[in-house]
Amino acid sequence: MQKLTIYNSLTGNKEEFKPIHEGRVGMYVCGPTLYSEPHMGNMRTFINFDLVYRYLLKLGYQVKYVRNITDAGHITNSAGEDVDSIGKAARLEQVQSLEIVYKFNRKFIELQRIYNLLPPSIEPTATQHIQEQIEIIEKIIENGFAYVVNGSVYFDVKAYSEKFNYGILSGRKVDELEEATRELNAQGEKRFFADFALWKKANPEDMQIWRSPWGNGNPGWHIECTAMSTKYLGNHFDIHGGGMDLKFPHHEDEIAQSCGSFGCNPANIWMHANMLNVNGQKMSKSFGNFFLPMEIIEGTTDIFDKAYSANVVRFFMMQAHYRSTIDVSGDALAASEKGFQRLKDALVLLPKLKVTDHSTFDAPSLVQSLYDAMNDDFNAPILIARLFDAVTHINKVNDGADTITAGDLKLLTEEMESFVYDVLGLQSEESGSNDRLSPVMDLVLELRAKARENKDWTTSDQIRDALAKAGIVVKDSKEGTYWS
RNA sequence: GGUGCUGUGGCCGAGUGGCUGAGGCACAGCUCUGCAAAAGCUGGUACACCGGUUCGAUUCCGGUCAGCACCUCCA
Repeated sequence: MQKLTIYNSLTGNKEEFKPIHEGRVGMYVCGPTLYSEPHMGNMRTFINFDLVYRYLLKLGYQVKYVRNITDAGHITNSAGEDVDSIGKAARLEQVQSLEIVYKFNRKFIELQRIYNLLPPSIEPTATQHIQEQIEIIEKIIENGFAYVVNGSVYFDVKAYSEKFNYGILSGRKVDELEEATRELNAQGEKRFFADFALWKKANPEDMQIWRSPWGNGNPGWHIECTAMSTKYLGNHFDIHGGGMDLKFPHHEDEIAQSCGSFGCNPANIWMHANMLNVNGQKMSKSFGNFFLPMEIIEGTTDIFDKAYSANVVRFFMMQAHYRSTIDVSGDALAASEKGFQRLKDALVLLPKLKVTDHSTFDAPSLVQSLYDAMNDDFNAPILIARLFDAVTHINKVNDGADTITAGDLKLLTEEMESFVYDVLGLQSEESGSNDRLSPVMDLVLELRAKARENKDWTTSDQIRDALAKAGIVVKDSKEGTYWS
């Protein structure tokens, strides 16, 4: 059994992973708010947790992976302004909130397919769990950690911090919270400025409204995750993940709500994926430095001079650790594209290698090094580095500079393919048109081979150049000519 | 202002108290090849700066500078 360690944001340490129930893992990841199309930065987080999910599956765990969909706009911020993002988008387009949600949900599903994300076990939505949210709010009130004001309910941070540690995740101290803030916050109805809304009384212009014991209104932002994680994973589960920017206040408040309602931190391990940067700055909607996942594939963003496939983008992201920020640039993507091609070429070569009765390199320990990389807090960059070590051996065997036994070849083939396709979630990108193109290419290359036999280099180069213009690269080797 | 993170060779990006200074891309030379591509081999002595601890620090500690993130919606 492989020994997996995971960095826990809660403790700041890498810890050996021990699931609560042997062989099974409960994981909750904060999903998107569907008020716009997710941009590439959003996708990075989902791709990273897809990697986590995939590796847990690879290790044989039965994983219940819950990722929510926020389809209710968050109604307030601490400045007391109304910022129902979904409602705002709906008003702009003069449609109903649900239309916005459906539109971007379809988009999100499409993006997951294109970027090869495995579907979670359950994708619950906020609006289908209003009742559960209300019940948890009632429990928090019962326990004395929330109060009702004029149809709204607020979490009482000061009362809570008498019994629990508010700030346990983010390292913030309640006493210092107020002065620590950048700007003056309107306290409004709240007793203490750090209190946050669990339920917010409806405004006349709200497009979505629900009934509650406190009157018509909307749930607060943080409560949906508490309600849905509890419902599907229980009070106490293994892993809770999300983007780094959710650490405070969202995850801190989730912990407070869980402790405030049923008395314990919901998750053993809190994982935070770091941000995607553009020129050293976080990609975000408000900065305007974002591009959409489809734009990069279609080559329609002016940040880069050409298009890159979803696989290349994914490979690029896998070359950085999930806890590090990563900077996108055309140069970096171009480098990844080439490197990924080399990896793919080697994988094509791998099953065709000739075997002998002796291996000149240690394939089993090479394979173990793949596991070692991932066991160390999902270190995909190291995994890829070790895969490239294998690539060199594969090419050497192909050139006759290394040899490999049948047993080693079988092991290496199975594990490399598993790590590249199943764990990293990369695809070989065989284009569907090959069915029709293949016979044509066979013919063309046969004609070129004849020309080469006759040392008719003019014809042979003419064919190669023409194909190159069509985007088809021809490579001659001792074994024959192949194309891609 | 508070809290935290980062600063690695031309670019991207791991990692470590000393051992052959990950890996990818780029570049140069060589081998192979009709040429090219691919592949293999070889090469460039990096770790922001200043102190300290140490036999020895890029890695630990302190400070400086720079950048970033969170403290407001945020993946």
